[in-house]
Formats: sequence, structure tokens, C-alpha cells
Amino acid sequence: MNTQQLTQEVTQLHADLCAALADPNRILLLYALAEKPRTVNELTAEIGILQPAASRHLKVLREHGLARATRLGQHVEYSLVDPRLIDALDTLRAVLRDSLARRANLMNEME
Amino acid sequence: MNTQQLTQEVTQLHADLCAALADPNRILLLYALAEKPRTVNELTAEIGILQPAASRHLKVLREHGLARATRLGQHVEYSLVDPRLIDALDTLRAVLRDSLARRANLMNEME
DNA sequence: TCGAGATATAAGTTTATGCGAATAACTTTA
DNA sequence: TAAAGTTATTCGCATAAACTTATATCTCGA
Repeated sequence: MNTQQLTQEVTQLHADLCAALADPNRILLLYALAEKPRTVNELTAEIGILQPAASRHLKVLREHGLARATRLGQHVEYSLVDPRLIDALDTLRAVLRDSLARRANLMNEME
Repeated sequence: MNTQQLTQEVTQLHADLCAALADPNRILLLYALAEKPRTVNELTAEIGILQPAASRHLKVLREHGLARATRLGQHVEYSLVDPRLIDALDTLRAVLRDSLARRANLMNEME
């Protein structure tokens, strides 16, 4: 396997990771988990989605190694694996904020 | 517009931004632009995709405020708008690296 | 071990996105 | 202004991902 192929493989995984973040419900789930571990029921209630949706999204996060599931009796508690994920999301939100601000300025200057 | 709705709007934009990163070719384009501004032709050659594909991906980056296009004669030069985007991508890559390392360790321990 | 609560999965549909090929539009030079 | 080079768009197809509803699985307590 040459370097070019390796780069492509890694870049594909990098993109897959971004795809795992590209859903508003999963972002809300991650920020909720960043506060403290929670059960599926708690997460479902907190972000206001149906239980099967929460379960599916949590599965995506699990499969990408972003969240970890632990059974506690009849509940399953999810927790955030790597807090740097929140750093990355926060940075992206800052980029977004400035991007929107630039657009707003453009709008003002047009008047 | 209440706070709940506002949070959802922002979270949707946050997810849209992540979706813009969720493609290997766009990630390669962003890292290339992080080095220095380049024309479409140069980018096309550097990451080895067809020209229409490069143009389409660059349009996505433009529309999300991540890249900026400047016409230089018959060329169009693209540049990275916000270097913090690369910080975020680097952080995600570090998260990915550790995630893969954990999986590799699990595999070893199973033997 | 049976019922209830908690979580996960399946099915079917809809929506979105990427690609390749063809072509259009814009800019400079002859 | 016609030709050549550069970049952008369109079209048709294929793949993938999300949602809702229904159902299955798992765990605990009676």
C-alpha cells in the first residue's frame, strides 16, 4: 500500500468522522454528553426526539468511537469518549459565528 | 422566536458546516488551501480529481463561507477564509487517531 | 418465569449527495 | 471577433442516510 493510498484511506476516515457530526441531533447529543453521562431516556427527553431516533444516532456515535455505552441495570448510560471532540465543535462554531457576522456586515454595507 | 428555536437554528447551521467537511475531496482541498492560495487547475492536479468535481466541491466550500474565490485573469484563485478550520480538522484527526489506536489495542488484547 | 420498563433493530419511504459526461460561460490573446 | 484556455453548471444515475411506525431484545422485580 503506497503513501497516496494511505492518505486517501485516512482522509476518508476523517470525512466519515465529520459525517458523524453532520446532524443537529447528534451535535445536541454530544454537547449533552459533554456535561455528564446520561441514559438514553434522559437524552431522549432532553433533546426532544423519539426514542428510536436517539438510539440510532447514539449507535452512529458509538460506531465512530465518539460515545461509549455502559449498561446500568435496565438502563444504558452513554458517555463522551474524547472531550477534544467538543473543542473541535466549539472551534467550528466560532468559525460559523464569524462567517455569519461577515455576511451580516456585507448586507449592511449594501444598503 | 424563542430560545429553543434559536438553539435549533444554530445547531442546524453547525451541522451544515460539519456536512461541508464530510467529504474526502473537500478535506484535501481545505488542507491544500491552508498551505497557500491556488487556482482551480492547480487544486485539480494536486488532489487528482476531475475539474468539474473540483469546481463543485469548491462551490460547496464557498457557499459555507469556508473558501473565497478571486478572479486573476482567466484563472480563479481560491483561498482559505479562516485558518481555525484547519485547527478543528487537526483536532478531529487527533481524535480519530486515538480512536483507531484504542480499537487496535482491543484487537491485540483479544488474542 | 412472567410482566413492565428501557433500549435496539427492522421495514418502507423519502430526501440528499456524489460522480462522470457533456456543455456552457467567462477571460485573454491573436 | 474568433479561438483557446479556464472555470462553472446541468443531467441522469447510483448510493446512502434520515424519518416514522412497528416490533424485537434485554433487564429487573413480583
